[in-house]
Amino acid sequence: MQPISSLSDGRRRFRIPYEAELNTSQLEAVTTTEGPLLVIAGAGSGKTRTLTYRVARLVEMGVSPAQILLLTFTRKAAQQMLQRASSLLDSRCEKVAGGTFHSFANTMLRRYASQLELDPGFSILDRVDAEALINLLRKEIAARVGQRSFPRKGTIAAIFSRSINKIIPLEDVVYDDYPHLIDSVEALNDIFLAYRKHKRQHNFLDFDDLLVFLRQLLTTRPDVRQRISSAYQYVMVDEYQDTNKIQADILYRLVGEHRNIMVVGDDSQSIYAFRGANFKNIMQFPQAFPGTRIITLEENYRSVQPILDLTNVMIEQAREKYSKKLFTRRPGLAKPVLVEASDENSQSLFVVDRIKQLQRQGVALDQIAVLFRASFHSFDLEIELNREEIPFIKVGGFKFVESAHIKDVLAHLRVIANCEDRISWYRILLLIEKIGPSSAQKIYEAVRRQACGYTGLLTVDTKIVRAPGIKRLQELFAGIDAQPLSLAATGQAVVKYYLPILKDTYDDHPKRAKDLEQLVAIMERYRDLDHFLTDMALEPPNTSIGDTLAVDAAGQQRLVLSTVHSAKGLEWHSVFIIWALDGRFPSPHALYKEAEIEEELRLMYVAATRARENLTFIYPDGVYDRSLGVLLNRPSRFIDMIPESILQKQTAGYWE
DNA sequence: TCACGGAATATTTTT
DNA sequence: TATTCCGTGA
Repeated sequence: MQPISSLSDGRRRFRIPYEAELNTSQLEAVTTTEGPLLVIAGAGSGKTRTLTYRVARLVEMGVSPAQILLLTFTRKAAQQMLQRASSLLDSRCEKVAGGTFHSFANTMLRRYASQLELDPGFSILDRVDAEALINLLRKEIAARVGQRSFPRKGTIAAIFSRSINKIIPLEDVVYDDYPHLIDSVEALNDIFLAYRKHKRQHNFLDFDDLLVFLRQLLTTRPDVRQRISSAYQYVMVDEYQDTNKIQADILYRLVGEHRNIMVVGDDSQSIYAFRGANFKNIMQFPQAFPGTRIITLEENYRSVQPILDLTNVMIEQAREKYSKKLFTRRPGLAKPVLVEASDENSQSLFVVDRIKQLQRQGVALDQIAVLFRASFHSFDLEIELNREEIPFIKVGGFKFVESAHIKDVLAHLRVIANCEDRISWYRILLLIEKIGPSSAQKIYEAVRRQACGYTGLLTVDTKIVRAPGIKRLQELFAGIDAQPLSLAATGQAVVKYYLPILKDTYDDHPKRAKDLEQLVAIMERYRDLDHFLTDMALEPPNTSIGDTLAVDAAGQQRLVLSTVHSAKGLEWHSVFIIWALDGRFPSPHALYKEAEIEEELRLMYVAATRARENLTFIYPDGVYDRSLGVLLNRPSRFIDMIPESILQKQTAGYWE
């Protein structure tokens, strides 16, 4: 490559003063641009900074931005890094290819679809869609096999996904993780085959397929692989500890031509094993790429010493990890605190009270976060925050695009985009009175026979079923077909059609109607339908304000409530970790499996390392867990035995 | 064939 | 505590 010669010229001048703005290790990572590079980056050690500067450095060296690929965990993370790189250097950095593995796969597959005999107009199935399809096939096959009881659709989908992502046979997944379903292995295999076939026939790809097909493309088509590989001369991967085996495979093939690959991660922060991620990827990287240079970032710039003292002790409990010891030069006064509350509500009141106190001390509301293991853990707190009129935004957990009313509207748009989308046809037809599964099937088949896209519905003889309601749907489609509408106008038309159904179906329809307005607002930003639908599947909005979809978090300063998973990579001045109760965090599901307990520990570690100045754990004492049949009354085992010299204990009371 | 109501059941985290 | 499943009656 041409840049190499200019790089070896030590006198080359750069606009950005890298030496002054980065520490030794960071600088080494930024300036090592050729060959395989593994960066083990402890929490708060400037991982994002390093990646950002490295992008700028490559661009400054004269590498074309389009030849740089930055794979991150969310698209937002990629965008932010590229924006920062742009403000360091110039707008060229915005042209760097960035996104998630899934979005990258989506782009490549649409471009090279023909090589895999795939229709480039494929629809992406999200989890709900995939489960709906599995349910359809489940019923057919369960009837044939004649089994009485059968796992639920969600369980089946989870088994399939696990088998794919970990690249292990389906029966092994059942033996290891679902031993009570051993009798159903054969039927599950049948459903799996039927599922795969159906996806093929109807132009569906689920999340896992995106990765699987991309790997297949790179494996079976050496010419394509070479083209893609040479198109992206420099590849960087963030959060490498949370990639799975397929992703590692993809990467291996992707950079085969030049081996200019940098991965960044922290094995101690691997928290996506449930999704097939394997933190061993990061351990095995040097074997996959002989000659790998390894750089460790150990200086923490985020947290004050007392917080680091705690998190270092905490992660000591992990059995398997790269050894590293984080240090900081930021002294601090306040020790992290563990608070015992008498019950859930007193936990909420304590947190609210403390937040008001912090505000009085001048801490901005958006510099405070409340973190929790599971989304529902914050319900009671949300009520109290509303009562006190403290504005907050909630991140993670409940997903709007998976809620029924949003799904309903999207389904109408999806049949317009891909008329083979049987799942969406069924969904919209079943909304109409007097139409059940069998009528839906008849209509769907009739539409398909017309072979003219969604407008096939207009010419179908709807007398095949007795359902007058179908006429309204025909009118809707006729109207959309008649004139070229903007995407948002199309969405508006669908919403107008759907509102009466919404009112009949849900008591809380006003709130849901607001969500639909927000959905239309999102559509305004898009020009084409396919692009919009793809984004809704791959990067659905996951923030909410007061139970409704929040499009722009801009404006008012807000407290952040977040699941720990969604807090990855972020930081705040003050952090509260609620429900730090043994049996809630770690989650009750993880209690009997050592590997899962380890993951819960890492999750707690991720949560605690988000804090810059203040860290507070709080738990309600004496909560009865029905499924376990025990009274939960100990703090999380991950912090229970930490001495008072590191973690200060106190009890919550109104007088606080 | 559809709609509805009572019973069973699994229950987190997300691309 | 929802959600999903399944049987019954129209």
